[in-house]
Amino acid sequence: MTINKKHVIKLLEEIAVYLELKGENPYRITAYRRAAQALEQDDHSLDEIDDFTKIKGIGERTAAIIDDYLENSESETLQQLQQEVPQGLVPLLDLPGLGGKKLSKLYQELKVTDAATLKEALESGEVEKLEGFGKKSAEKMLKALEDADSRPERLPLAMMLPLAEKIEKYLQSCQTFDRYSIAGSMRRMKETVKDLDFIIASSDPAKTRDELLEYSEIKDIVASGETKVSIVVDAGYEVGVDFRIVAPHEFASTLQHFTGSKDHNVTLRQMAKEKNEKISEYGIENNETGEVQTFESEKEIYEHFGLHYIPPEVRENYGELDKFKEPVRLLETSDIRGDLHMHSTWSDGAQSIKQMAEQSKDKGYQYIAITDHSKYLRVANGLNENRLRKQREEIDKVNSSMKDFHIFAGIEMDILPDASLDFEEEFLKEMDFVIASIHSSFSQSQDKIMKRLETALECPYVHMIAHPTGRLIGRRKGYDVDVNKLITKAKETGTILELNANPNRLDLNYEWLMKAQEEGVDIAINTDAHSYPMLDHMTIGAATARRGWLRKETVINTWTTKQLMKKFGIAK
DNA sequence: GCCGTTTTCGGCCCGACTGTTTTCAGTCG
Repeated sequence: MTINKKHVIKLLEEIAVYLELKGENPYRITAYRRAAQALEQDDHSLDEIDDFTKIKGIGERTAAIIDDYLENSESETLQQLQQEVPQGLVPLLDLPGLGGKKLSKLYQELKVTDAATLKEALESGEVEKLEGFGKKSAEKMLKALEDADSRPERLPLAMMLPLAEKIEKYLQSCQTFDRYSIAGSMRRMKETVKDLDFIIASSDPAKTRDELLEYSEIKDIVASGETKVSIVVDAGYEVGVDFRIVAPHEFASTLQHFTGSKDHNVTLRQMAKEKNEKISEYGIENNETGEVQTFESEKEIYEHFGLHYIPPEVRENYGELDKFKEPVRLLETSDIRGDLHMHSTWSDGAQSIKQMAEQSKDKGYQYIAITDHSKYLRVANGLNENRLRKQREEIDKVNSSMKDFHIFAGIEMDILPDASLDFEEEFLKEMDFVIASIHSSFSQSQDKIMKRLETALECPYVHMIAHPTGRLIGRRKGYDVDVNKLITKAKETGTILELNANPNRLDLNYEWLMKAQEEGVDIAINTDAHSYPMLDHMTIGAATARRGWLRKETVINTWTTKQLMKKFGIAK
């Protein structure tokens, strides 16, 4: 196994978890977490770092652990910890109310080593007798243990978006306040979301609380104070929704605080501390005078620290609090000039070519590509050569009927299980824009999958690889792609990689997008729309692009029609 | 464990909540 940076980061985080279980000094534990973070934020790859102690946050001890790991492909420190602490304890840290210290106590005093032994101890009533534990916490843990398998911890963004929209609609109709915002990981557009957070500015919290409690879809009320209303709604799955009610002048600070991420805020608080200040959800306090400053907008909060406005999607403590000292211009939805992957009634889409084109033009686009499925995909009514030639005639017709708008005649061509392509090169020449994608034999070995992708990458008439890993968030892992290799090869062959904006896919994910941009690969953000409402997924794609720090120039569908024609090799 | 124009010791991010307490530790975001 070649050890990469991710492995080292994981090692350090694992060591931290085990130390936590041992009940070690909490600062020693955070030291390992910080070292992992420092490594993550460092721009260099592993082999470019000769001395790890040069990175702030990594000292001699940690550097020695990393060196040992790199040299021997295993870590003596971790192995030792694994011998001292039963591995079955690690997942128990996810139980509510159970942290390192309490779990460590359960292990030492009751010989709890995994979920099964914990359950026994709970049922026999041993746990509630222990100091620091009680009847209530024992009941909670037992319930959590029993529910553990029934529901995933986080739900895919695609499932949560409609719920968030529904609640926002209710908030819009409310009378006791007018300023509110979604916060939390949903606002950061994380690909999975645990619960929904809303911040509400109200001068009459009691009335606002009552109004919130009138929401018709409430299944359970968890808390209903004048600063926090916490409910559970049933959207086919139970979801917690928190509303934080604050005074209007505190709104920006509260929004910033509850948008997070946690790690982003930790770093921001450290920055405040260096200025002898304290930042919280209520504002920024000067430690000497005790005066609390509040802000009109989040922009002003960041400016207070000498930073430019940091978009929510970027607030993950991936180095943004350093990078945004300089202005950083990330991709905006309004930069997008067209959508290069969508389907029509010719294959499995719901609307005609003309309808898709007109909808797209209404969105302000200058071009689209119609990219229906190819003949291999029979279930989707895939097109053969003849039908594609006929389709082009229709595209030509629509093109001549529309002003200031262009439709590229494209195809989403299958890469077949035997690594051949669904069309001969001779035919592909006729197409304006060729997408290659995998829709079959997902469980092949990495070698076979890579061979299929390489065939497509090397074909001079393939412009783009769509949804490169094939994952469906929360449902399907995707096929076994060596993404590093894919990115290198895409750079070599000048092939575009897709960011598929469908919230079920978001493929490539933001981490790979960072890598692809770093390597100089062109990206296209496409909705893969099968009906025109799906064209709206572009905003989700753009948000994901920002999570991957994509700049406008990396994304080719910000280019003009003319520039794209040149890129696609269309003479005109 | 890491760090240092208050540098080799003493601090390390903030506030709220919960349950178990009777003044607070542990957990969480």
